[in-house]
Amino acid sequence: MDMDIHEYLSRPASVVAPLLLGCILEREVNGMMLRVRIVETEAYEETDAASHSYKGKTERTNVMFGEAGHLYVYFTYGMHYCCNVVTDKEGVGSAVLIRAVEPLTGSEYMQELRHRDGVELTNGPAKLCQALSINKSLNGHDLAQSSLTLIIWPPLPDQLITQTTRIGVSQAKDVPWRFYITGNEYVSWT
DNA sequence: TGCCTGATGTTCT
DNA sequence: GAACATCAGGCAC
Repeated sequence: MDMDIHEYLSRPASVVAPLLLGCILEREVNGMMLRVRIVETEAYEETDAASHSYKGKTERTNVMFGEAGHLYVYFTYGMHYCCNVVTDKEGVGSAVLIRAVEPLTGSEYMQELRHRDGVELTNGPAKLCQALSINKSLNGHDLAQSSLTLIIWPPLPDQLITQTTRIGVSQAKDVPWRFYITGNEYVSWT
């Protein structure tokens, strides 16, 4: 679709998170084109105790407070990267974690990057970063630009979306800001 | 199938 | 010095 993703995504993360389900990510790496479909997301907002932005802007979370439509990549547990789509207006620390995607094209190359097969390719936030070769060098990347591009797709009907509490958080455990495509085999856990 | 745990380093208190 | 938006392998059942 031809639209300005920055404006489209300039809304609270909890609004954008379900809208990103079904959208496409195109990643170009080493001359290979990889395409995936987003099937699971989580929203993190500034007023949310589970969010990295909750305690204000720091060197790490700077990107979360920037323009919507850029990528926020963080390193965690000593060995994993996770990636988020920055949302909301500039100055507001808000982002949507991409928790799982479904491979569309280039899955052979993802297998090489992951040393895994099938749903294990991309059914988790750190797994999909490995499968798409996403690391800290892409922190702050504009998702309207090449090498990693977000293509907006029309919103899915509510019937196809399941909403639950988030995975792996110790704060704000009761906040229901995890969204996934019901029944999709690449969703990380149910 | 499901629980438990080690790996490993950055960020923040 | 502790916590951490995780993953994979091992072992019990």
